[in-house]
Amino acid sequence: MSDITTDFNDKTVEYDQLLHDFKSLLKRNNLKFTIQREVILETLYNSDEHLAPEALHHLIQDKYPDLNTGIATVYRTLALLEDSSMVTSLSFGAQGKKYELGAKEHHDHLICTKCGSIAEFVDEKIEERQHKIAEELGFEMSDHSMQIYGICKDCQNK
Amino acid sequence: MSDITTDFNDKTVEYDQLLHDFKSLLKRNNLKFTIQREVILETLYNSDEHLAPEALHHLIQDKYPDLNTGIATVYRTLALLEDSSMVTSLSFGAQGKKYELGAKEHHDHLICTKCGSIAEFVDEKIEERQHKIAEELGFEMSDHSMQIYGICKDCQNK
DNA sequence: GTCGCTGCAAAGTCTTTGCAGAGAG
DNA sequence: CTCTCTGCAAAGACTTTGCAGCGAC
Repeated sequence: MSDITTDFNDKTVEYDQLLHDFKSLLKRNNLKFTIQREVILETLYNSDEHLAPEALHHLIQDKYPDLNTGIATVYRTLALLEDSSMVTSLSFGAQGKKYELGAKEHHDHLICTKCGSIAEFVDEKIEERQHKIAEELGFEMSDHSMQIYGICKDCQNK
Repeated sequence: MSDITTDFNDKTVEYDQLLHDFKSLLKRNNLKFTIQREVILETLYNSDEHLAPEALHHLIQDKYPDLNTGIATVYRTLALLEDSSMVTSLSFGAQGKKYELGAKEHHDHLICTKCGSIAEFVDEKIEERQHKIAEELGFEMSDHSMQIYGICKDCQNK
């Protein structure tokens, strides 16, 4: 058996907890809790994909057409969430970034260069090693990310 | 002593070799060898930095003002070089990508979130592990990249 | 009520593309 | 000579910003 653990779509934090954290964050910074902000958080939570701002906006428009949420608000909220480390962004190949909730367990990425899909994995040995490297080089590490590029199983079979 | 090897500014390929490879590449694809393309390759080779297209363009304008190289040509040549895997690009945080010659020895990156500087390192254990992970998950790996984000030594001392 | 938030549209970045003349092979 | 390249400027893609009215607290 492999010691590589995969955590596809693992939800390690309950939504209520997440929402509570978000509200605290807002309160601490004298910001207001709005329905748009909640919907953005919820949509990120319910998505198992890494979302581009535009894709996130579309999901929200589809589900809550009456809110008529503007793309600018999506960008503004993502920036807010990223600044507060509640979401992390991934940018590669194409233009733009994709976002995911940081509350899910940390993981690295396998990116298919053919279909653009992103799978996730965790490897403890690599995690340990990264910390050791930063330490030895006198670098104060705050975060890290790793991507493996290639062709995913599905695309290999096509 | 640490087994982590750093390879700052290591040039593992001579320029003549690189130029030769570039010419072959062009010939194979019925493309033409132009002074602009040479200057772009040379400037990338002589730079120890990861260059954004605009920065590369400025370097070229400064060194060869008479060529009046257009930014569009820089973008076109970088795309060509990246497609042929002669350069790799790195995109993170801010907008845009930074490029470096792929001919240098493979390495991963330590990115300072304060000053934007990029340092490099190689760790064999991580390299091995990456191959193993891709293999076990049925992923046909073509490339990978790893970034550690944090505050570099210089910025810590400020 | 106050002050931050929102949608809209306009403005900014960064990158790509169309075109006519220049230049490599 | 032919066919690709190039610089320019215009167009595109993505993101940010200014503003006037709206809404959370």
